[in-house]
Amino acid sequence: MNIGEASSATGVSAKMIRYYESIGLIRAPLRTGSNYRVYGEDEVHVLRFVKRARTLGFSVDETSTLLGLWQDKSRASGEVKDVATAHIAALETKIAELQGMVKTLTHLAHCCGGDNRPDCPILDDLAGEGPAKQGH
Amino acid sequence: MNIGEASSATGVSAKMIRYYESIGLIRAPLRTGSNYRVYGEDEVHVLRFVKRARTLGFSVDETSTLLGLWQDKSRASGEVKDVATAHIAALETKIAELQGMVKTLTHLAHCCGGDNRPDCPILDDLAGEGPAKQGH
DNA sequence: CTTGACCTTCCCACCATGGGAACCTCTATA
DNA sequence: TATAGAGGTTCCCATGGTGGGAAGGTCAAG
Repeated sequence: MNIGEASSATGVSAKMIRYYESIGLIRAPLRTGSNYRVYGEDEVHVLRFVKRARTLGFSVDETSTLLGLWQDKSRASGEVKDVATAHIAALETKIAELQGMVKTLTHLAHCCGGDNRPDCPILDDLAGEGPAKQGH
Repeated sequence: MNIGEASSATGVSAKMIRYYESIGLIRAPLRTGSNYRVYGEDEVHVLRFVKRARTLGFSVDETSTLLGLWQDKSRASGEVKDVATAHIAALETKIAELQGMVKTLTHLAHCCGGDNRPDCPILDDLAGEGPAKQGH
């Protein structure tokens, strides 16, 4: 299987497959006589694992850890749960942060007429002149 | 006012102030005879505006737009509201995405014993072997 | 045999930020 | 007044993932 075929079989671009190989996330595959990378089912399986982990927001580093645990038959599932739990916490922190932004902006947009008058509470707030309380 | 004083007056690092100048987000200030940047109240005001916009998650590009609108006395507040509204929508999309990840991971972590047995539904799911439905 | 699709490596760009080197300038103190 | 140290200047490099593209080799179909 070519890198292009492996790419469409996994949804990981050829560019990224080479990149993952270059940083050591995945192992270098065999090559044909003409230096083409050759992938088999195992490699595709690994790539799908990586794809899924990345889609779930794990960093490449975390993905690497998970991949190691996946391939370690003797791993304790507690280790995996720890990685997942830490990741959930990080996601929730990020979500709370974004929600705070949305809250502030929604409040401001609500106060902003949005018409053609030049008075704008959003800009006033950004400029630190407005009476709007941000509370954080 | 030195760049360092401007930095502590606004919370924008000296490094970033120079960067914002280099990309044209803010204007180049006057210099002393010894080539030090000199900032006044106006510049500090602009930097605070930028800081606040960045804190609210606006990209530098969006910040630039808002800054232009702020400095344009004849702008319509509707334009500002549009930028803010689009930004809120983008934030909410991002939030929904992250919440989807949390949901999936929470479900998996809940199913994962987290003990010392090697069976792990999280890894099974990442590998695409598990019965867990992701539904997105 | 040519054409076009695909592979290879290598470099560059993004966005926003930080680190650090090498060098210059100001201020306070011995 | 000499010197130390704090802070300014420019310039380059790194991050994390990803894409774009050039230059050149390879394969398959017409």
